[in-house]
Amino acid sequence: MGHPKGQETHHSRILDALLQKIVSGAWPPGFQLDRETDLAAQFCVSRMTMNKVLTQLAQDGYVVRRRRSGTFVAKARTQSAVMAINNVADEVAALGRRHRWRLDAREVRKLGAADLRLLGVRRASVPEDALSLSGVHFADDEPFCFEMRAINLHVVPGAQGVGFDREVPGSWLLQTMPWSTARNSVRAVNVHGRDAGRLDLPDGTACLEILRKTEIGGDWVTYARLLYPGEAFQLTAEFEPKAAQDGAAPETGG
Amino acid sequence: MGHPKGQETHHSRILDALLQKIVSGAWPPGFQLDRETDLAAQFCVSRMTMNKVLTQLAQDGYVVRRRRSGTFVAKARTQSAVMAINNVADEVAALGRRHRWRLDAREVRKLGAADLRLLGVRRASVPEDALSLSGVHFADDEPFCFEMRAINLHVVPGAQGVGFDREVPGSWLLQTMPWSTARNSVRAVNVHGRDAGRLDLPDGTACLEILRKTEIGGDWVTYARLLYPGEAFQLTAEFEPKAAQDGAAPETGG
DNA sequence: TAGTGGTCTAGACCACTCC
DNA sequence: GAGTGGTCTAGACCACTAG
Repeated sequence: MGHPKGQETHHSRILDALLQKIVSGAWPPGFQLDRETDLAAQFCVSRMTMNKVLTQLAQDGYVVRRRRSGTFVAKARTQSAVMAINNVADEVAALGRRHRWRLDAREVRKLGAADLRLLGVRRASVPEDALSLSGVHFADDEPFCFEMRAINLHVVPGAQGVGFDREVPGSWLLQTMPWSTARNSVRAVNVHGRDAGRLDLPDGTACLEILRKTEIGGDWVTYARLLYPGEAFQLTAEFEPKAAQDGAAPETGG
Repeated sequence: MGHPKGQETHHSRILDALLQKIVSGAWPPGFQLDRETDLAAQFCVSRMTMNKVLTQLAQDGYVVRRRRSGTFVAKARTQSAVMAINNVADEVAALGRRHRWRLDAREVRKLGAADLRLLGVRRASVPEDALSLSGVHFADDEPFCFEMRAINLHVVPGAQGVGFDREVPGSWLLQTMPWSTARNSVRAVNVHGRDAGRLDLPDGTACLEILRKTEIGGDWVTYARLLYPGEAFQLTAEFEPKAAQDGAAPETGG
């Protein structure tokens, strides 16, 4: 409920007041708020200002608004986690440790079935010419993450001219392809053989495996497989209450 | 860039137009937009409408706005994942499988040091009277998740009257304590002994361990430890580009 | 100190939907 | 048909900050 900086505006004052009613339970899920014009009068502001507040509450999922019926405290809820993920270099830096990247392999080729399986690709997304990379990220000279990656050279032709022995692939791509979207999946795996050796771990150690597919404009940009020693790394996420977008029946009955 | 429903408003039309310039790279990071009044004139709308659009772009992290200097396409970026997490019962249902909950233990007691360590509690947050629960979630009669949980009876006294042999703790809490916030951390662990047995897994199997602390108004509501067989479960998250909140230096040179 | 964004207003018209 | 939210305007004053 805190507003980071800037002085009190009507907007923030009213937002806090309404939010307090909602999260405290004084206005339970399903509760009908007064109409926009009445609330505006109660708080001595114009309807535009009150509308801005209520619109924001609706966007944040705290209330549901329906023409002709009114504004209701949201009912169906879910937990929504916002997890900031930069890239491995930034993760290491954020831990206050020194990051180093060691490139182990770099070649241009078409992706084979084995590559696709490892990278978690399901449909054969037309195995284009790809730059295939693998290497290890170190934190204070300790293996922190094994990375294998394919970069679509049809989408990012510039990658062919980059050595990636100094440039970290993830950081380079983030700068080169702004506004790309990614889909990640996270699971736990027992590492064996070469994967274990790459991270200097005993056979069978639990690791977090992140499979990441990055897209832009419908084309895949890069597939990445990141392997973190389970004990040394953890994802954290802040969860905030959020109303479900659908199924939020605004019945007053509760 | 699509707007789910509702007809074209000036707002959405302009938002799409500006967003297209940004994500397409026509306006690269650091690019200075025209001033609010000029953009309003160019799009033939009032300054208020244009302000609303630019404010939203700024809130979404696509641009950075500074008084007296202007509006700039954001530079420093990070990937921000929005991960919707309900509770185990919903997760199982979402997979199209039948959920069953088996309560294994239920007792009221103060939390000991061992409990706190297991639940990932660092500071001794005043071990209040707690309802301690543990049990297993099944998906189609297959162990899906082992859960151990402590509920703060000072914050949720009503929990004492609930058996939790039929009620699933997570679902019950979500309904009972709306608008609580949670902090999750995810890591991979090798399960041994009792933990392995609870999930019917061989010793040493990699599992995802989620430690969840739920708070409301500064008090802890519940600590939970959720253990998922690594192979059978994966977290997925959609990532969208987002500008970093700080450090977004609006230099035009960049 | 001048120029930019930040906020607010009073009023208006429109779209949707429950009755 | 009537009442609710959705959107938009023209104008105004204020706050911040780069120059």
